Amino acid sequence: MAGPLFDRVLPPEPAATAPGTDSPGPPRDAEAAADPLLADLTPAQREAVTHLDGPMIVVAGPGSGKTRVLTRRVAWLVLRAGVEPWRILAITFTNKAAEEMRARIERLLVAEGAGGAAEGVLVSTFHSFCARMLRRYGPPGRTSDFTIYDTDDQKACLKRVLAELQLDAAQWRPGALLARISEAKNRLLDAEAFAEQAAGWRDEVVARVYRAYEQALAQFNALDFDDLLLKMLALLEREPQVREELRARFRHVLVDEYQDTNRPQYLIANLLAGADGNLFVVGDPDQAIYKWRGADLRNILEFERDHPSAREVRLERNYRSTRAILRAAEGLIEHNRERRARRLFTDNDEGVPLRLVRCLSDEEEARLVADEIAARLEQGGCPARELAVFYRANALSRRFEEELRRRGIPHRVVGAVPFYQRREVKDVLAWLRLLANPDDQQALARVIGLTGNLGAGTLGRLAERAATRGWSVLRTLLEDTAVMEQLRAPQRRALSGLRELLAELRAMPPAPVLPLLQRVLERTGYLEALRGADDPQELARADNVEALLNAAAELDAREPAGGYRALLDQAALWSAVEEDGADGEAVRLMTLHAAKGLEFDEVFIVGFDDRLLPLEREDSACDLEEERRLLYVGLTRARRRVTLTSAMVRRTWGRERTAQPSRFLAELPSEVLERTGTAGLRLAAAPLPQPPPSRSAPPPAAFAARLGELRARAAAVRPGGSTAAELVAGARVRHAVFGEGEVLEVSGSGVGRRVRVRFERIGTKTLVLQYANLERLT
DNA sequence: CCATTCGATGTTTTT
DNA sequence: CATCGAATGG
Repeated sequence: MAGPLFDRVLPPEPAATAPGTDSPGPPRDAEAAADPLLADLTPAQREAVTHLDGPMIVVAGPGSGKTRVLTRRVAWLVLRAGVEPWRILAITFTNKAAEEMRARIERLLVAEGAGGAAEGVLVSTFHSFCARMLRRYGPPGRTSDFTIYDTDDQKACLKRVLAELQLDAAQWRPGALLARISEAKNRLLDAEAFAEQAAGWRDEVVARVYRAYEQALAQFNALDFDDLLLKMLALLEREPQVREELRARFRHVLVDEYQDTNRPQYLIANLLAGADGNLFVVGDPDQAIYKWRGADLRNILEFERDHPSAREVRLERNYRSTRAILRAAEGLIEHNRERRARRLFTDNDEGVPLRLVRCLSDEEEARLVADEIAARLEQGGCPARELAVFYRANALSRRFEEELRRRGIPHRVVGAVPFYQRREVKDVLAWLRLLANPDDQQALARVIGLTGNLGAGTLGRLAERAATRGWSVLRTLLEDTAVMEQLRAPQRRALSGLRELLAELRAMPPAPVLPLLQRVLERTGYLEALRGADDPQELARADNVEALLNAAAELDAREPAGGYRALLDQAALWSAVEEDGADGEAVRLMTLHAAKGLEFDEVFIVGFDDRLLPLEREDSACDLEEERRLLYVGLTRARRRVTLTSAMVRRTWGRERTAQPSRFLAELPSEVLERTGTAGLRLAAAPLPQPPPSRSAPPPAAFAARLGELRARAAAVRPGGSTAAELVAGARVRHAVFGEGEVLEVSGSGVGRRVRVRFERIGTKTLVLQYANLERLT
C-alpha cells in the first residue's frame, strides 16, 4: 500500500554527480544509513546536517527539505556531535517559523530521550534575539527597561515630533518619513550621517525630523525595530567583552532565510560567529522578496567571498510539487537576470496543468474560487487547511472572505491585523508599559486617553511638568502636586483614581503577569464596557482581551519569572499570532509574502492582473524581478494544483478599472498551462492529481499516519462548513438567519448530528448540523 | 472634556 | 469604500 509512495522517498538512482549537490544516490556509508537522524536524507542533505567546523551555505530550492535539514542539524549537533544545546543559536525570519522549528527540534530530541535539551537551544528571530541580549546587557544610550516601539508607536511618536517642529503632517506624511528613516537605518546611517549626505531641500527636512525622532526615542527610553538591530550591532562592536562572551557561548549560529537578511542582520550574524566560526546559513536567492525592506541579496550571493573557507551545499531536488508546477515556476524564474543558474528536479508525477481563469469581474472571481473550494471540500480527499488563496495585497482578501463565509466554509485570514497591534490589546497593555518604562510617554498618552475625564489637556500639563522638573512622566503623574492644583475637580478625581491604580500595580510583584492584567481590567471596567456593548465589533474586541488574558496565563506557565516585561516583549515583537493548532481546520487566505515557507495541496493565486501582480505604483518604479520572485514563491507553495485567476474588470476603491492578465503569464511555459474562460472552472473536469506526490518525504510511519489523518479530516468537513469536531457546548456561533448564539449541546453523529443553540434574538433552537451553516465565532 | 459628524485621504509587502 | 482624522457642538 505504502510501497509506491515510499519508493519515491529513496529512489534507487545512480549517483554519478558531484558532491555538494543533492542528486539522489546511495548512502555514503552504512553507519549513516543506520542513524535515524540521517537515514532518510540525500547525500547533500546529510552533508549539510553533519557539517562540523567552519562556515557553510546551503542554497535550498523550494520544497527541497530545508527546514528538515536545519532541524536535523540541530538535533545532530546535540545528540551526535556532543554540542551543548545552549551553544546553539538558530535564527528564523518570523516568530511563527521559530516556534515551528523549536517544536520540530524538540520532537527529534524527545525521540531519543533528550527532550530536556530542547529547552537549551535558542531559536529566535533576529529581533527577539537582539531584544533579549539588549535587556541583558543594556543598549547603548538606553536603560534595560527600554520599550520596543511598533509601527503604531513610531507613527504616534513621529506625529508629536512633527508638531514640535511645526511641520504639517499632511504634507510630511509620517508613514513616508518613517520609511525614509528606516531605510537610512538599514544603511547604517545615523541622523548625523544622513544629514551629511542629504541632497536637496526635502532631504534636509527629513534629516531634521530624523534627528528629532531619535531624540524623542531616547527621551522615552524607547527603541524601534530597526534600533534593536543597530543597538545590538553597536554593542558587539563597541564592547569587546560582550562580543567575546557571546561568541564563546554561541558556537553554532544557524540562519534561515538568509536571502532576506539586511545589512545589520548580516553584520550581527557575522560578528557573532567570527570570521571562520560556525556560521551556517540557509537560503534561496530566487525567493528573496524583502528587498523593499532593506534585504540585501549580496549577503547570500557573496557568502563565499566573505567566507573563503566556506563550504557550499545545494539542495535542488524538490519533494513537494508536481512536475507541471515545477516547470511553470522554473520557466518563470528563468526570466530573472540577477540570478545564479539552477535547475530543480523531482521524481514526482507530472500532475495536471496550471489553470488560468479569466473572470469577468472581481466579484465573479471570488465567487468562482469559493465555489471551487466548496466543491473540493465536498469531494473529499483534501482537507480545508490544505487549500490556500494568495493575493498580492491585503486589500484583496475581503471579497474572498465574504464568499467563503456565505458558504459556511471555515477560513482564516493569516496575519491581517496582528493580534498584539489591535487597539484593545494595546490599550490594556499600556498600563503595564507605563510600569515597565516610566518614561514612555506614548503609554501615558494611551492611559490618559482611556481614563474618563482626562484627555489632551491633562496630558500636556503632565508632560510639561515632567520636562521642567526632569522627572519621568510616571513619577510626575504619581507625585507631582503642582499639576493637581492646576486641575478642576472632575479631572482631579480622575487623576487620583489613576494614581491609585498605578500605585497598586507597582506594589504587586512583576510576575506572574495575569493578576496585574486582571487588576487593570477590574479597576478600569474596560472589559465590562466592551462586553456590555451591542456592537458585534466591540464584542469581538472583548474576546481579544480575553485572548490576551489567555496569552498571559500561558506565558506565566511557560516562563514563571518573565512577568509583565516578558509579555510586553512578546507583544511588541510577535505581530502574527498564528496558532496553527487544533482549530486550524480552515482554508488559509494570505498575501504572497505571508506564504513564504508554507505548503499546500492546492493554491489559488488571485488578482493575477497586470497592474496588480507586478504591482504598479504611481511614484516608484516597481522591481520586476522581485515581483517575479514573489510569484515564484507563490507557485512553489503548491503540491498538487495551482489556479491563477484574473479579472477583466476590477473594482478597486470605489472605481472600476479594466485589467489585463499579468504579463508573467507569457513567461509560464504554455504546455503546463490551461487557459479557460469562466465557464471552464469546473471541478468535475479538474480533479486533483491522484495519487498525491509525497509530502517532503516523511518517514514511512509518519507518512501513513499523515494520510490517515488527512482522510479523517476530509471526512469531518461537511458541505455546510463547520467541522464537527469544532463545535462544543459553550461555543459561540452565527447563523445566517437566526443571528448569534451559544451552543448548549451537541448530540447524535454523522448526518444526524444535531446542535442545540440559544440565539440571542430568537431563543433556543435545535438544528441539524449538516444543514445549519453555522459559523463559529472566536 | 467628550461624542458625533463630516470631510478628506489613501492601499504593498513586515520584524 | 472605509478608515482615519479634524472640526464642531454638547
